[in-house]
Amino acid sequence: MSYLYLTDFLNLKEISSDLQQELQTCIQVKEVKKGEIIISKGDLKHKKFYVRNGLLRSYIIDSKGREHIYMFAPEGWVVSDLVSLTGNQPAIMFVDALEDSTLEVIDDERIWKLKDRFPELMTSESDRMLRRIAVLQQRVIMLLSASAQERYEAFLTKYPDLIQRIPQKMIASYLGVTPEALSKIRANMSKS
Amino acid sequence: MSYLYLTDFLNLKEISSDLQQELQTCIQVKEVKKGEIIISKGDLKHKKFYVRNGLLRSYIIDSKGREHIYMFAPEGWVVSDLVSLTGNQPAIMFVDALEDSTLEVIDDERIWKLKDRFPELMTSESDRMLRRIAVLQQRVIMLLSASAQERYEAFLTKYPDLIQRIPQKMIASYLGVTPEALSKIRANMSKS
DNA sequence: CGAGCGCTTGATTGAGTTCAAAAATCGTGG
DNA sequence: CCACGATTTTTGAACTCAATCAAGCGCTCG
Repeated sequence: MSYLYLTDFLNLKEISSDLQQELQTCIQVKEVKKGEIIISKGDLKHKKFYVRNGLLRSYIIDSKGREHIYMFAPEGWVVSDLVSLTGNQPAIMFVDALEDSTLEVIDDERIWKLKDRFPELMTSESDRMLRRIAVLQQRVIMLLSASAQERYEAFLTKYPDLIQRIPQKMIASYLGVTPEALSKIRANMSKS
Repeated sequence: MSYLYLTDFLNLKEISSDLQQELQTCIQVKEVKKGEIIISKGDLKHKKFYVRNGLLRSYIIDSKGREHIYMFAPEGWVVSDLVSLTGNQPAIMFVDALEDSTLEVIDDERIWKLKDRFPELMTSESDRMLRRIAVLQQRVIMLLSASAQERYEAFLTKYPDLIQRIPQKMIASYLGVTPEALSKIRANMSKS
């Protein structure tokens, strides 16, 4: 089958058949059911996942036992506990499926070894990191400067396609407010 | 003079004299006074700065005219409006000096051209991006899950050397609270 | 069909903001 | 080196946004 997925993941226009061959040995397709946990806090040799289709989320559980969603990952996105992973640390986050999903499990160590022969892999990695930084930067700025309603409006604008797929209480969690607060904000918004 | 600074910036153990020669053409030393603005919102061809010594900060001004500090950059750190810069967009942030500082202005385009000949530059870039992601991730988690006091305590632990160098109102701004709130938190903490 | 989950609505509480003013600290010029 | 003005920090009172607590409604999926 075609590895259009992978090419997309790597953000490469062209992909040599040589590289493609190699990459296939680094990828393993995995089907997960809604609700399935893919990475748990404390996991040691956790992986990166490319979402071929479906929807994942990563979240932390704080000291008071409350859940906070760090990011959503719909098709085309990559999820992992990147920081823990590259630091060879146990995961601090959970990742689970909000929908039945098809994933590509990425063997990062193996890809790492290909980087000498295929320098374009480095560029692709840098691109993805930069996009992550852009998202996180925007998130920090929002959390610092915007009210709950403004954050919700920004979310609607940025991810209009996700709102129907994600339960409201999870959007609330992503925005850093309680489900009740978000419900009231919505009620208030539809009035005017 | 020695370019130990640069080596540090690039996070490279060894640096070939060949590479060092090339890099010197990408670097320009700049002295700035406390209070001096180095990047303004809207700037088009803004730069990256390595802080040789001193202290910088980057911040945004929101729609209500309020200042929010995005990061501090003491010696050894690199500051820029990375996202705008790599996207060839006008800066959305300001950067200014909290102390008289010595900077190395980095000509990123020129360094970019060296990447083919010196692949270690890519690795170094990736490392720095990953560290930035780690900081931002921690920041998002803190803003989502921790009270003002908890955020302040975490700041004290993480940057104990910075607290004497940064006015409290700016620490407050970084933490996402008002100066008054931080002052009360401190008063409260010293009681117990 | 019913039990549980998600969303809503309302009442109460509380963390942090806003406004104001006094106290402490800093920087600068004489 | 001191003195004065400006900025920063503190303190207090009133207020506000969002959290918490609680109860009721509507689905869905088992």
